[in-house]
Amino acid sequence: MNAKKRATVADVARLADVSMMTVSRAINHSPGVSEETRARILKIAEEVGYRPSQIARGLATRRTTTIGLLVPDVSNPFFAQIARGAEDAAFEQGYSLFLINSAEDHRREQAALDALWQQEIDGAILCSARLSLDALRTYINRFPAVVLVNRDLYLQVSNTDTINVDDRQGARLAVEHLLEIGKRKIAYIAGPENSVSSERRLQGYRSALQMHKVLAEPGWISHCAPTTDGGRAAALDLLQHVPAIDGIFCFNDLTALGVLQACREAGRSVPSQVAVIGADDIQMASLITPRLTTLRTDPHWIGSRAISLLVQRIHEPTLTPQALVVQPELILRESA
Amino acid sequence: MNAKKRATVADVARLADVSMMTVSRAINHSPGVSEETRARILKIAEEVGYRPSQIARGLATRRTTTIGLLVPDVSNPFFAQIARGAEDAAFEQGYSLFLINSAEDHRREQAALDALWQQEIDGAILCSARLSLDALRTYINRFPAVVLVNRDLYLQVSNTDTINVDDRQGARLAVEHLLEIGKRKIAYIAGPENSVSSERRLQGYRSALQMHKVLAEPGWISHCAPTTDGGRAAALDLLQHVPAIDGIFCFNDLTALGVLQACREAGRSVPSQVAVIGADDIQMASLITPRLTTLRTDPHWIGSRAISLLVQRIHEPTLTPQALVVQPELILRESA
DNA sequence: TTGTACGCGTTATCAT
DNA sequence: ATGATAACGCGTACAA
Repeated sequence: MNAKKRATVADVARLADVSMMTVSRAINHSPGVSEETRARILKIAEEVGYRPSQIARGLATRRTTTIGLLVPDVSNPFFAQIARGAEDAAFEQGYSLFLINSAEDHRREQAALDALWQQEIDGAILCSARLSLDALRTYINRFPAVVLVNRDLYLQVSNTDTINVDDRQGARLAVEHLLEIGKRKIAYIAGPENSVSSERRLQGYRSALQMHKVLAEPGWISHCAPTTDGGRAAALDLLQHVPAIDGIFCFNDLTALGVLQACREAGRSVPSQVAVIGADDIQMASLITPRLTTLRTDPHWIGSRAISLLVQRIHEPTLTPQALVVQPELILRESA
Repeated sequence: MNAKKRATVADVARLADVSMMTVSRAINHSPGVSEETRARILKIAEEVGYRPSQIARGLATRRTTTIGLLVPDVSNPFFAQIARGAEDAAFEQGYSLFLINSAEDHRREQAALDALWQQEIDGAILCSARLSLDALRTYINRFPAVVLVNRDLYLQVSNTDTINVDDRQGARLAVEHLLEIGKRKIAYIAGPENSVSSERRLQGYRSALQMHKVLAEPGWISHCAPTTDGGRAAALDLLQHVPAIDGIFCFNDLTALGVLQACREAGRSVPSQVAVIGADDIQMASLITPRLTTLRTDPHWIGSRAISLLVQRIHEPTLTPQALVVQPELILRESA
C-alpha cells in the first residue's frame, strides 16, 4: 500500500495511445499538437495524477527550476524577511528555493555552496557572503546566474547582479544625527569582523566624525556577534571601559537591542545619557521601549527583487549586469 | 569563458583509465575497489574538481537528498527558528532544504506541495498545515517520509511522525494563571479560524474557565491574523465592545505584542487592568516593555528533531511512527 | 501533426 | 577487483 509509483510520460502515452513525445508536447504546451489530442492527453494526465519529474527534466534540459538562497542566519528577522520576499517571488515564477544558513562560518558557507552546486541550481542569491573575493568569484562562476546582496565584486561579472544597501551613507546619516543632537563621544558597535557591511559603515562613521572634526578614538569601535547577546556584551564592556560614551551606532537592530539592554543594566538612560541608533528597522525596533531610532531598508523588497533579477538573467543571460543601490532611511524614534 | 562544463564520471574514468563504475564506487566509498585505485581516483577527481550531479544521481537512485520544509511564514520568528534548526540539522546530515511559505493560503499550500512532489524530495516537514485532513493525507502519501508539526492525523500513518506542542495544556496553564492572579473576564484572541493550534488552545481555555466556574461569553473570543497588526486590531475591537475584559490569552507572541500596543492606545495598564499572556516565547517577548508572560516552546529543537526523525525514516521506512508531544512552559514575566 | 532514436550523468545488475 | 550494459524519466533533433 505504500508502494505508490509515480505516473510517467510513458504511462500517459500508453493510455492516450500516442507517443511519449506527443505527451511531452502537450504537457509543456509546446506547439505541434492538435488542440483535440492535447485536450485528451491533459485529461488523461490529470486522471492518473501525472506530474513531470523535475529530476528527469533537469537532467534532460540542464535546468532545474531551483534557486539557492544563502543567508547568514534566517532567524535574524532581517534575513527572514529577505527569505520571505524571495520565496514569494520564486513561487510565483515557478521556482523552488533552497535555503542555506552560513552561520557566519567560512567553512560551512563553502560547503553549502558546494551542495548547491551539486544540486545544479539555476541561480543563487548570496547575502552578506563572507568568502574571500577569490573564493567567491570561483563559486559565482559555477552558477548560471547570481545576485549578490550586500557584497561587491569591484569588477563587473557577466552573470552577476548586485543589490547593495548604501551602508556608508546610512552610517553617515546616523552619526550625523547623533552629532546634531549634541553627542560627541560616539561609539560604533560593529558586528562581525569580516562583514562587508560592517566595514562600509565604519567608513561612513569615520567620515561623518571627521567632517565634524571629532577625533574618533580606537576604543570607540568594538566588534561583536550580530545578535542581541553580542550587542549587549560589547556595550557592557564599552560602557565600562569608556564611560564617557554618549552615543552608540550599532551594526544592526539586534545588536542595538542588546545595547539598550546593556544601558538599562548599566544605569544609563537612553537617549539622554547615551543615544542609540540601530540598522534594518526590524519590527521589534518600533515595539521596544524606548522605540529604536534606526536605518530602514526593505528586506522583503530586496528578496523579491533579487529573484526577479535572477529569473531575468536565467532566461536572458546576456543582459548587462545591474548594480542596484538601496538608500537606507533614518527613522527617528525615541532612542536617539 | 562562461562555458564551464562540469567534470563527469566519464571524464574522471578516462583520466584514471578505469571504468565509470569504478569511479562511482570510489566516489561513493562503496566496497569493491582496491585502496590504491580508490586513492588514485579520488585524487584525480579532486584535481578536476569533480562533484557528482545530484540530479543524475537522483534519477538513478530515486533519492534526491532534499527535504521540503513548509511553514506558514518564515518571517514569523517562531517559524524562522524552526527553519534554522531544520537547516542546521539537514546540512549536517547532507540534505538540502526547500523552503516554502504557505502564507496561510490553502491554494498556495497545495500548489507548493505539488512543487515539492515534482522535485521528488525524500521527505517533508509540514508545519501547521491548513489543508483538510483528506487533502493532507493524499499529499502525505506522495512523500517517502513526513513529519507533521502541530497537526494531527487522528490515525497512525506508516510514513509519518508528528511533533505536537501540547497547546491544550499550555492554554490551561495560561488561563489558570490569569485566574489565580484574580482575573475573571478572560478573552482569547485566537489567531486564524482554521488553525489547529488555535482550536486546541480554545479547548484548553474553555476547560480552565469551566474548572473555575467562570462562564465564558462568546464575545470574549475573537479571531485574527497571526501577526502583530492582527492582534492589535482584534484587541482594540475587543476592549471597545467588552470593556470589562481584564485578561487576554493570545494565539502567539506576535499577536500579544499587538495586544500590548492596543492596551497602550486604549489607555489600559498592563497587567493591573488587563493582564496579557502570549505563546511561543520569541526573543522579542523578553525585550518588550512590559516583558511578556508567555508559553515557551523551543522551535529550534523542533526543527532539528523533525529532521532527525525524517532522516531516520528515510533510511529505515519501517520504523514505527513516533508522536512526540512537547510541553510548553509558562514563563512568568511582567505582563501577567 | 506525430513518431523514433538518442543523450543527459549516474547507479544497478550481471558479468568477467 | 573491475567492467559492460541497461535503466532512471524526460526533452532535443531529426524523420515521417
